[in-house]
Amino acid sequence: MHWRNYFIPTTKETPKDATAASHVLMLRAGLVRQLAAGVYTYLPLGFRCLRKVERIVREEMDRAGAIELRMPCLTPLSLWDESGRSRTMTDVLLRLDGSVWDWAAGLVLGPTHEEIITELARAYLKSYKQLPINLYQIQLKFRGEARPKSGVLRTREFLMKDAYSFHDNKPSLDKEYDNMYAAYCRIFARSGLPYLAVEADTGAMGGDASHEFMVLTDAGEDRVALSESGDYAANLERATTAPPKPAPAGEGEAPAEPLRSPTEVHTPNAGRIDEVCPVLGLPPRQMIKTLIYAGTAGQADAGAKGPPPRKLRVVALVRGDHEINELKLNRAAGLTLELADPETIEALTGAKVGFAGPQGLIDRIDKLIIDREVAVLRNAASGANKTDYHVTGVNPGRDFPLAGDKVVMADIRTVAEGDPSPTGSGSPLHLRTAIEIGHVFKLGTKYSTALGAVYLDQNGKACPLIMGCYGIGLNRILAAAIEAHHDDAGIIWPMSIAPFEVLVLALDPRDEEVMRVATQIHDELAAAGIDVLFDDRDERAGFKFKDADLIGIPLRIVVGKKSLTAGGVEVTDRRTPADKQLKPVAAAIAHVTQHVRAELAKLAAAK
RNA sequence: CGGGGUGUAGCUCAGUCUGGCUUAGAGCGCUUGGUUCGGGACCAAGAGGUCGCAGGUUCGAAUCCUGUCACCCCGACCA
Repeated sequence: MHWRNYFIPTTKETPKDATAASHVLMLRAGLVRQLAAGVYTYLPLGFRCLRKVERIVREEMDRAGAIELRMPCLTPLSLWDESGRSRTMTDVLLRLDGSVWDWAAGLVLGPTHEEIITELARAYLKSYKQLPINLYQIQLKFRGEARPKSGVLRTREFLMKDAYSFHDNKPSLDKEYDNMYAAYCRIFARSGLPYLAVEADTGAMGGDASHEFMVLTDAGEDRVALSESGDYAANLERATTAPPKPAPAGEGEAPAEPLRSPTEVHTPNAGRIDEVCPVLGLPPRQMIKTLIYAGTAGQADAGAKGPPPRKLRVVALVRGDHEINELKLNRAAGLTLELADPETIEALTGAKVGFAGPQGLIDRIDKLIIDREVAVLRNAASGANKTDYHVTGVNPGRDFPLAGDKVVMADIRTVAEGDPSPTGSGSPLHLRTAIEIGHVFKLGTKYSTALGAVYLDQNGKACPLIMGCYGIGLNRILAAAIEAHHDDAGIIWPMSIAPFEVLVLALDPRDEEVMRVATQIHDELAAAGIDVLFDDRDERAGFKFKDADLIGIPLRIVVGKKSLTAGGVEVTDRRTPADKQLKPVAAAIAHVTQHVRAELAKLAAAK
């Protein structure tokens, strides 16, 4: 490809709207152009990268035995009604409003395709003999993102590979899950990403295992907890820590502090932990944070028609130095909870917000959910259920129940930096920011049940299909690769997803000999199947070098009068710009050809 | 959806507070000619803007007022 005839609109200036490194570089290198919030054109260079990623994904999915198909972007709203997600995903579903054509009101742009594939399965997958099967597509998705950000990392329109597997038994799903997990490792390794698989939350759909594939970068929007020894990695939404040691009961090494009696302390206007601790002279870890939640009974997704909803009051307890994790709380409660409003709290506790405590509440609430680290506290402090008063000498089990119908003991807090790994190693956890690039998920029968997708087993019995789903964000692979591989001058592409593998740079394009040699190198490399870009523009050297660094093509061959006089051409690796190797033309061609193939093979062999 | 911010040339921005010295500017980029030519050159001459949009105030509005739209950042949200 001759640059002169190509289209690479690079810029020297940094666009003001871009903050993430990948965003800045994608704009500057002429990979993408923003058309609207969260909507991007992929310019030729960016499109080439995207196609390379797409090819890797397709090859590895095919190799893993998945079968490609293509579902529509326009999907009937009725299917989302069937699954119940037209109600639960209202913010995400882009609905056509039907103001021009009434039929359009019945359509939504697909944000994901569980419903669509399940409809397909319902129609065709009738027998256990057809199972298992894994169907996938690479297709545009549309989501009503409230706030697109960080360039291509979070958009309203994006390219996704989504695969769905169908099974007639759990072990079969487990096997395919592992198969997909391995395929994802190959895909990300081949793409040159420093990825990480972490345990993920299974969300509102419950279900079994789920892993997310992450790339660590401050531009990401997920938090992950990683143990120092590497034996544990989980999304912060789900991460847990080693359980607390049981309360010292007087035996053992340190004699237990004697249990004190509850004592009210006047703590005017000190409703927050950081306000009340100095007054009580206690550290936050001796405090019990009492949070009042409201939930609705009988609610369920998937359009279940349960008994009429009833408001439930749920009290959650965590230690004063801990943050509650509402996902964990919801799971422990078996409900979707929301923090109660001040009126509800005051009515329940008889005190203003900030002075709630667990004592004496059990008969007036529907559920008490106690973090396991609260249960082992001794002589703790909490609100007194009396405005401007706290209580010290609060003891779990004595002053509020640790067991009973309404009591749930669970891990409901967010892990913190330095907490011990739950694996037993005790290795400290570190919290990091990351971007999610892939997700594998055991769905179970949620959608097959909701949509009535059943097969007949060997006994002729109708059973819901057991499903798994597996997604990869292709645009995010590009952005994550740039986040992981760049320097001050520009992008440093991994060979496998670089728009071109080799850049031939003719420094004196008006010199016949330079052009003859450079053209020859370009042509021979192209003939050898190398993706080669030839910078034949009549520009000054510095200008072209800056562009070359910016667009980040891994290998560069510089042809100039100077190099020819010195006996050849210069070969450099984008990663090590200082290391220039002067080689005769034929040797340079052989060298980069071999280097490209070796690099691709290395990436393909990585895990 | 809450809070904050920004809309002036393809890009980065000045001018807005204090309305009139601007016939709307600068740098980058673009066009033409010339000089340069191994790390984003220089000289000269050009092209390019209904100052986001709609009302209003005023003799006069990029500038003041009202409304509206778009975009960005923080938060909420994100199976």
